[in-house]
Parts: sequence; structure tokens; C-alpha cells
Amino acid sequence: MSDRTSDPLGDLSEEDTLRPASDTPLAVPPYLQALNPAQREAVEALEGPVLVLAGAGTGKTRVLTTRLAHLLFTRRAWPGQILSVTFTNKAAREMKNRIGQLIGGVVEGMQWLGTFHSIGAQIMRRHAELLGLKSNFTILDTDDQIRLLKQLIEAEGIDDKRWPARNLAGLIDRWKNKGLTPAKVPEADAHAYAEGKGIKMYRLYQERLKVLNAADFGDLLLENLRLFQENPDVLKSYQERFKYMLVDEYQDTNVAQYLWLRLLAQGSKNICCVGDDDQSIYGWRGAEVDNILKFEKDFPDAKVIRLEQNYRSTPQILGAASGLIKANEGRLGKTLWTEAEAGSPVMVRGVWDGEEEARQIGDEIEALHTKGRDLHDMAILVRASFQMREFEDRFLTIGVPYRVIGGPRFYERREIRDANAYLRLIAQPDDDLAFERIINLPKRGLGKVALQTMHRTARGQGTTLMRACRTLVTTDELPNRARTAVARFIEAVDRWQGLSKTLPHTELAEIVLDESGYTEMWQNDRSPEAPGRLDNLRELVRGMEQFDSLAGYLEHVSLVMDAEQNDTDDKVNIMTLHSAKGLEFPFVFLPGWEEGLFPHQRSLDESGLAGLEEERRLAYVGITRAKEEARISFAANRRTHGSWVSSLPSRFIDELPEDHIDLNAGEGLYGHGGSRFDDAQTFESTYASPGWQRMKRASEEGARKPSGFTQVIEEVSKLVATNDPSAASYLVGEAVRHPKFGAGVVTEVDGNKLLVDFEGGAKRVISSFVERTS
DNA sequence: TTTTCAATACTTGTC
DNA sequence: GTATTGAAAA
Repeated sequence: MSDRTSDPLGDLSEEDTLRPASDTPLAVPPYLQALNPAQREAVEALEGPVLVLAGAGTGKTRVLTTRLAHLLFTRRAWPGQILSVTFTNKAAREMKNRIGQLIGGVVEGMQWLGTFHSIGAQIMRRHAELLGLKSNFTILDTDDQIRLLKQLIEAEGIDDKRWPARNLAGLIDRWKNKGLTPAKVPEADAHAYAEGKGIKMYRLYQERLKVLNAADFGDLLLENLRLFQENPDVLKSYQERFKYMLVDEYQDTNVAQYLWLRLLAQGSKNICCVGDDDQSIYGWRGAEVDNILKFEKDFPDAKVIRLEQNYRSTPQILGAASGLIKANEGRLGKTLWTEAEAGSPVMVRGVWDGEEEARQIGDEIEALHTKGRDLHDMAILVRASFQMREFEDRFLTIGVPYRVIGGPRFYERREIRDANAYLRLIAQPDDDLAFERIINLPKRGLGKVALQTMHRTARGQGTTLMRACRTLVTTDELPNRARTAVARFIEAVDRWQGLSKTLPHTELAEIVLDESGYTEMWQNDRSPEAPGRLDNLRELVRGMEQFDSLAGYLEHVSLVMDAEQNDTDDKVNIMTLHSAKGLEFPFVFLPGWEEGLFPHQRSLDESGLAGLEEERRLAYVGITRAKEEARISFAANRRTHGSWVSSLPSRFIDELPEDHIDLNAGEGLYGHGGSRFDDAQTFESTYASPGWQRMKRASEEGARKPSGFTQVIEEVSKLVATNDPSAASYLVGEAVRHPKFGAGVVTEVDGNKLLVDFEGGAKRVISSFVERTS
């Protein structure tokens, strides 16, 4: 497969010579032999529409990549004729790597393998003039988008207190996700924002984007759609180009993506969508499970293939997960099975509060580690990120290394965004958002007043800030001091722009960061994070090396750049359930299965039954991440935004099939098959149960000394709330005992954190983990 | 213009 | 409880 430069037509004969050979088993390519029958069918059904329903852990990625390799190997298409779309860069990257492994070496010319957005951007740049943009348009991120909207809201005289820009951004996003241009927004939606101004604001926003030569993420799809709809010849050229189409995570597509795919697929009709309706967890950002449910309607002759053999989990885990997901209606339905050994049932356990939950999971992780299991084989999957803190605290205390996956991204950091704003302004001077970000950074004495003048002038001239400033320096509208600052700034940008034509972009970046005084600003900063920021800036310049131009870099910053973590270190993984999708771990801990948190109250309030079902799918995703063991836990009390709240076990725990779980929560706590926990009676019996008594005693060790738990929910929360650990604080010199470190003497008190001199040395511990011995 | 203090939100989060 | 954000005071 090394020769890929000759004319495709010239190879048709070669394809013919390959065909008869495939009838004899010997000639079956090894990559096909490695597949099970369903997988192989999915790979070999190359012509016509195909829907592959790939259950969790059934080898979805393998099918996708093998199919792609098969297309190339049988010479049905050249890399440039295959459109393969994924949702994340990570998925795209992985596909590229795995195809490389199959084919042997890197495949050249796979320019149409990428995320919806990066492919959309690529097509838009080619035809920018048809959309009222220049091909070097800027891609705005969410932050830029909101700042721009804020300005428009202000200009319209709308009170952004009552109608925050964030809401409008959300509304516009939703419209864009649905494939609605301002003209197409239905009247019914007209009152959605500021008494019917929503559509007007949307239109103004789109107009402003064109002036700024910019597009937001939604536009990368919506404007693409508009391009195809308004220019049939352009559409036709792409329909002809893409002989084969592959779509990953089809259950996550939104309406705009669906329409886009459908338009393109009208050409060859060779579209293969892979997805799992049971793993659709992104409804809140516009994904339509319906897209997968109605695939057969759109393509009547579609072949539907189910991948049901699971290669990941034990039957016990699969049994628990399948039992849970059965409660959902409107599924396409799959029955996962596996050849693996039974394994242990899913452990379900109740604890007193979040702290105890973290302590127990910490202990279990240490126990597994002692038994020789690697820490990176274990993952804690939480519903909401605030839950992570408790585990981080605990792991710091007991000294277990951990890694948080899905934190703030590299390019979202302030210093990176600032640096990028400089580069953006050089590449595209009409980028007002970039201009505004850095005009007074470092401080140039250009504050609110000066900026207002600039805005006024720009609006008056119907142009952008940079251009307005060029005229402003020739008038006396700005005070002397400000005027010279602006003149200096313009001069600098012009100079950098000149340099950008000759200098390599990395050198340019260094010069810009230095001459602008931006680096100096952080060097003079005394705050503890300043050195880290300087490191990041150096990292940025280093990272730019892999791109061949400034424009190429900027495109990647907005679309592709995500910090790759080295997951080779042996650390426990902590992440949200959402970011766990697609991953797998031998041991999975699922804390916080409580009503209100999981399923999340807001999900139920905002989306009702659909919300509940999505939460249930999220639970399903969580359980199916486990290869060997899954352990679920729920706490009776949890601190949520400031105050203590009593909580009930999640209804999902009820829904788990009994014969696949090992419930360990004390009787009375968990109402087997009976009524839901919706009255005070249940609370009383819950707290009187032996299980709770035990848990209560356990948590009373040390600081806690509550005096009674027989009251109804409010009483309980109040009691726990007043039982703040700091209220029972220790004094320096007191003798204490820690379950792990043994006896010691308090040498320092900082709230509920103590520095204790143990026999084995000084340790920082949380006060509730020790008890007085004197 | 800059600093400080109060108000606010607070599920998930790719591109 | 806390982090971020915006408006009044220095």
C-alpha cells in the first residue's frame, strides 16, 4: 500500500485481481480474520447505508478503523475520497493511529478524517467568499462569543442583568444546533429572550460576526449547511468527492450535523454510522437520539448491524448494567453477552457522608494496590465535578497519587488566551475580541473610557476597533496620554505583522510576547501562579513548532489543541461520568448515587422523563466502564453549595437487578421492592436501622458528637450542619489517635486540618479522622 | 484607573 | 462553601 500517488482509475484492474483471491481463506486479509462475524459484516458491508449499533465494549473503534482500512486496501477509494467524522479530536487521533497500524505506516492524504467542526472549518475556508467571510476568518470560542453578545446587548439598551448574555448565547447555540438561521427561527421561539428580541439579537450577532470576519463553533456547521443549501454546485462537488462516509458516535449528532450528513450522503449513499443509543448522554448540548432511531426511515434500504459481543466486562457487570438500562423506553434494544468468567457482583454500599465515602474508597484503593493492582487500573467516576474535591483531599491525606481528567484545558488558560489574542490580531486585525482582550494588557493606561471612545468611533464608521483606532490617533478625541498609547500599540501590531511575513511563527511569538511587555508583566507579578503561567507561555511557543504557519497554529488552537496527558504514571483516575465515555478500567468506583445528585435534580426539572432517561444512560455508561469490578456507593448526607443536605439512595440502585449486586447498606435503609422514600416515616425507620446506627457510630469517632438522629429531614440537616468539624476543633498539645497512623500529638491547627506528630513522623490530617486519647 | 468588596451561581462540557 | 464576576470606592 505504499504507492498511493497514481490515478485512481488506473487501479480498477488491480481491485479486480484482489477480488477472486478473497474467496479463498488464505487470502482473507489478517485484519478481517481477527473479527467476529458481526464485526466482519459491519466491515464488509461497504456499499449503501449501514447503521452499526455497537454496544459498550463491543469493538466499535475496531470496526470503524478496520472498515476504513478495508476501503483503502481493496482500493475502492482513495484516502481523499473518504469522509470520516468524529466528535472529539482524541477519537480522530486514535482512528488515524489505528489505521496506520493496520495499513502499516502513516496514511497520507486523510484530510477528511476529523471532527465535524474541523472538517466544517476546512470546507468553509475554501468557500469563505460565498458566506461573506474571508478565508482567514477567526474561530471564536465560547468566551469570545459571550463578550461579543454582551456588547450587542448593551448597544441595544437591554438590561443584561435581567437577560444575561450567557442565556442569549445558549439560545443562539440551541438554534444553531437545530440548523436554524435567523430567518428560520420559528415564531414560537420569538419570546425566548428579552421580550421577543431574541431573533433580532441573533441576526445582529450574525451580522457582527461577518464584520469581524469571524465564526463561532455553531457556525462551522450551520454556515456549512447554508453553503450547501445556497450553492447546489458546491454541494454537488462534495457529494461526488465523498464516495464513502463514516460517522462515529452517531447517537451524539445534533440536527445541524444530521442535516449536513444527509445532504452529503445523497451522493454516494455509502454512509456508515456507528453508535449506541444507550450511550447517548449529550442531549443537553443538542444531541438528538432520534437521529439514530430514525436512520432506517431516512435510508429505507439501510442495513442494520448489531454488535453485541462484549469484550470488556464480566457477566455480572453486564447483567447489572443491562438490567438498569432496561428501565428506559424507546430503545433500539441490544443484548450484550460475553464469554468472560462470571466475576464478582456489583458492590452497592451506603455510607454516612461524602467524607466517609472518600475514606472507604481510598482504603479500598490502597488495599487493591497492596494486592498488586496498579493505581491507573482504577477510576472514580463522579456525576458532578464538585464531588472530586473530597477524593482529592482524601488522597492527599493518605498519599495516594491521583490524576484528574478533564480539568481546564491548556488553551483555556488565561495566559494562553492572552498570548493567542496577540497572535490573532496579527493574523486578522479585524478581530475585535482579540483587540479588546489585549489593548490594555499589560496596562497601557487605556481603560474603560478610552475603550468606550473606540467603540463609539467603530460603530460610527461601521468598522472594527483596529481601523477605528487608526483614525482616532489623528484626532483629539482621546486624551494625549491615551492617544500616544494607542499609536504605539498600532505601530507595534503593524511591525509584528510585517515580521510575520518573513519570520518563522515561533520566533514571531517570542518577539511579540517580549516586545508587548506581556512576559514582563508576569515576571513582575508576585502571585504564586505567575511562574506557572510563564512556564505555560514557554510551553506554548514550544507547542507552536509542530505547526507550519501562524494560520495553521491558530486553527488548531481553536479546534484541535488539547493538552495530552501522560497517562503512563501510576495514578488513580478521577473524572466525571461524561468524560469517562469511551474509556475502560478494571476497577470502577461510582460514588454519589443519590437522588438529586444522580439522577441530577436539574436534569429532572428541565427535561423531565427524557432527562431521567439520559441520566440512566449515564449510569449505564458508568457501570459498563468496568472490566472486573464496579463499586457503587451513596451517602446519607452531603454538603451541597454550603449546607448539609440529607439524601436518599438513587432510584437507579433500586433498578439494578438483585442477582447481580451485592448490597451492603444495612436494612431499612434500602426499601426493597417497596415504596419509594417519600415520607417522614421512611426517614425515621431509615435512621433507626442497624445500618445507620453503625454508620453513625463510625462517623462519630473523633470530632463528631451529634446528639440524635430521630427527627425528620430538616432536623437532621440542621444537626449535621451545626456539627461543623471546626466547632470541635483540637488544641495544640492534645493527644490523638489516628486509625492509620496511630497515636500522636497535635502540633498545629488550621480549621479542621491538623498537623500531628505521630510516631512515624508528622502528618497533615483532617480532624474528623482522629480521636482524642487524653 | 485600580482595588476592593459584594453579589451570584453552582451538572454534565466537544468544538 | 467558594470561585468568579461586576460595580462602587479609593
